[in-house]
Amino acid sequence: MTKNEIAEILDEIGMLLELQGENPFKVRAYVAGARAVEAMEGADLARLVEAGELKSVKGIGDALALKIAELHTTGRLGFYEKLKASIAPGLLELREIPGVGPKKVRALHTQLGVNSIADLIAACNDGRVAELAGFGAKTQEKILAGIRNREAYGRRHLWWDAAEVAEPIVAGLRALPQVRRAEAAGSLRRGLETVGDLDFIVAASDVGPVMDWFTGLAGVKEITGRGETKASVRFESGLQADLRIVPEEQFAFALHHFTGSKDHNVQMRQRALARGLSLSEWGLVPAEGEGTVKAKVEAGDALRKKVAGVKTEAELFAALGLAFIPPELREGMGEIEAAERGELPRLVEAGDLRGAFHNHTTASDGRNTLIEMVAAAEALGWEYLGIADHSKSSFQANGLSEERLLMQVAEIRKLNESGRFKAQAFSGVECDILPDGRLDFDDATLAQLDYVVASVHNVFSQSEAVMTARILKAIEHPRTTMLGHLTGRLLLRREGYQVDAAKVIDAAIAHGVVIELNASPWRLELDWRLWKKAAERGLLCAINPDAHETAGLEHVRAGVLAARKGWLQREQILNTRPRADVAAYFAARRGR
DNA sequence: GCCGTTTTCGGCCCGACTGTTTTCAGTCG
Repeated sequence: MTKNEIAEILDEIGMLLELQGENPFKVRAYVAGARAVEAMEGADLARLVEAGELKSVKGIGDALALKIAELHTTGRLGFYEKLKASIAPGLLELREIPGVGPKKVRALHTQLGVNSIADLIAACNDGRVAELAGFGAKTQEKILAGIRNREAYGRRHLWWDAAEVAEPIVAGLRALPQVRRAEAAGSLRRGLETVGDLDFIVAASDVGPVMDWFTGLAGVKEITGRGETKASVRFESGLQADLRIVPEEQFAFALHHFTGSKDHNVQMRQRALARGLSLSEWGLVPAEGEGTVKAKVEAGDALRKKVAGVKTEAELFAALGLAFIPPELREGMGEIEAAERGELPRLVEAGDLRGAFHNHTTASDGRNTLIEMVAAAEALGWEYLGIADHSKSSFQANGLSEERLLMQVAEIRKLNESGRFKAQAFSGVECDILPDGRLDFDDATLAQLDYVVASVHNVFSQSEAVMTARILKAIEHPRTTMLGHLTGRLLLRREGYQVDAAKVIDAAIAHGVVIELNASPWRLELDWRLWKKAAERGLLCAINPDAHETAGLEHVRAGVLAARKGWLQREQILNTRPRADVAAYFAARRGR
């Protein structure tokens, strides 16, 4: 059984135990164990199981080590099967209803015999739910509304779409006279590929007018909450947004708190506690004695001086002995340890890019001409733009025949020689990897090009073994310069095809093939979670917008964020190199 | 269930908001 399958089962055990009313710390131990397993390399997991050393991993103790080993070697776990059989399968999905947690599920199940969403709807309609202790008419109504809207409300949103909503809101907040500082936080600020909801953190002198402005935003369908420091709204699109207003002294703490992933924040608080400090969105204070952080901060005693000294996130990290951790790294995946050792990477920035290689024109399925695309690249300050239109087998995308491709090569050469643009165009192709792993053009044709992006565009249904072999064959082809979108996934719309990413990465490193980080907001793969280790082992990245129109070039912004989440530095990305170096790189590849 | 240069037992991150209450439990992030 693979590590991700094992992690999923541990997560599910956590949920099932929670529904049983188990000790919440035991529940957390299973969930933490799932994260620990996910963080391993598949090969490491096998080695640790074999050597009986699973316990050496933080978060895995005697009980989990036994269970993980059983899952890994037999693919089954008696404990899990018994647990699962003891709980009605419909109960887990009740947890998806907003406002319904494990305790409410338990009450509904034991007192009303609710075993499914259908049962729950019936119980609400009868008014039985409102009569339960701890429930009421409003709760019953909210449950029904939550069930009705669960699809729209539960949906995540592409980072790109969320950013388009969030950016004008941040600008609007900053323009208010009461507002001193305003930032978007949450998964948006961390650059996660999809975003569940928006978080805005504001330092303001007066709360009321800011909340009024926020809840009165165009497109707000519903105000779902409004307290002293927080307001929540839901937009027509289903996207929810939270606004939190704090005194300016607490802004850095609130921004950090609402930016970090849960894991990052837990680790930061544990680190604070180990130093006798208590950290929250309100501040950083000595942990001893009575009272909450908030109370201590408000008491304004000597402790407050410590808080007052922290005005920025950088100072907050410094107070805990850490270098500044960029938001994109705050996932609880080793960034705190690296910051402690002073080993955080200097992450790539959008300004480091000097061009990109995977772009389309009207010659295939793009919406702008070669000249328009190159002009747009130059306007971005780029030195070069690689043109990689589709190959003939992608007839759905108006793929180029040999003849049309060679015409384009001539056209590009002529454009470069004309001196019309300072930016230079490179001749490439996005060449289909055929179902048997051959490329869509013969060697003589491919030899006319500066470079080749090889991608899979059809027969997605192949088994993992067949698909992996297909892609490996393309990587081994001497004309292949880089591999396009690895799994063909479309975020929130379509799973990628099955492929053994580890084998593909190994082969790409061995053959000196670049793997692209496709920056299209719908793709964003090779996934950032795989980049850190792959790049450490020598895999070279290209951040490619896969632009089908001039505006699509801007998508590299999303690609840079994903690269930063993958700990990538400038040196690990081909399109940060100057034009002459890239030309030399292509020439060397062609000369193999 | 995990973990320990204060601990092998007794802790385990912290606070806002809602709806139910009359001081708080549950949920969420």
